[in-house]
Amino acid sequence: MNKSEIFEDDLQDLARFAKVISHPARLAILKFLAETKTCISGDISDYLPLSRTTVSQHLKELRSLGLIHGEIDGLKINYCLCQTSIKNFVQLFDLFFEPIVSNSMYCNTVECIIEKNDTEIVSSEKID
Amino acid sequence: MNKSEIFEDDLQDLARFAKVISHPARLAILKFLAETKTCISGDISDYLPLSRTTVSQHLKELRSLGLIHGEIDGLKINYCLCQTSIKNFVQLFDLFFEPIVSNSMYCNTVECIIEKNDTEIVSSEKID
DNA sequence: AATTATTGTCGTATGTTTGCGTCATTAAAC
DNA sequence: GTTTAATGACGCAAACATACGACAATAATT
Repeated sequence: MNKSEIFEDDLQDLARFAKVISHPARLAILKFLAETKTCISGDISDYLPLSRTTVSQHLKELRSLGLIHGEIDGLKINYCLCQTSIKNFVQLFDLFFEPIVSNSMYCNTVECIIEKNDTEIVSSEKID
Repeated sequence: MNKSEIFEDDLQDLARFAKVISHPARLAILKFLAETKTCISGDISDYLPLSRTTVSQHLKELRSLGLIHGEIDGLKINYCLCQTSIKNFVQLFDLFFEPIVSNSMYCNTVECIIEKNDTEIVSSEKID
């Protein structure tokens, strides 16, 4: 049923990255790791209102993409951001959206014309 | 069961954006719209190997975040990118990742040291 | 008026994600 | 050696995502 594989590799990679960062808890973990530089999983579950088990799973997903990694230090595991990997994915994101946001062409829908002229919305022909 | 609401608004917004772009089909639709400027949903389902129904649903999700919008033109609906909205979300993304990728500090894990020195991986202490 | 074309909605089946409690493993402390 | 602490793996239940066929609504064409 899953047709994800049939799309271009770049789209798949970006989609995978987006999926991993598509949960506020995982974003919060990345942010926390950016501040603390390194910490153990217990620090994260103390900081976030989530159980140890749940945090452990979120860490697993971040690890599976290579966004973070952990080094065993006795009983503890010190986690930290993998800057290289994050930079690569951010670049993938930028490469995808750069041509989209830098495109000065607008289509002819009422909303686009409104945005272009920065005036108020008056149309009732809008979908959603 | 869903604890997403308890996180900061910025994290929730970015997570919502990431979720919408976390499917290769939706990225492909954005890319296609960027190229065609405007098109109808049938053009997209002809272009992508997905049924009309599935494309219609993906369009609905893109619309629900405001990434695209459609204007009714008789029987047809012309879809186009909403540049303003996309730019806002891209900015949210950049604001989140800028402090992370520009951070020159590295933690003490073997991987980080390796990355810093750009040499080969030798450790067996790695997790995943 | 009947037909054709374009689209969204509904229902449904299957698969994935989220969140957590319980358990097993392993290292450290006593 | 026994206990304590930190963690991942397993299993489960509820919710959500994916994909599509069938149907309904509506505008255009004949």
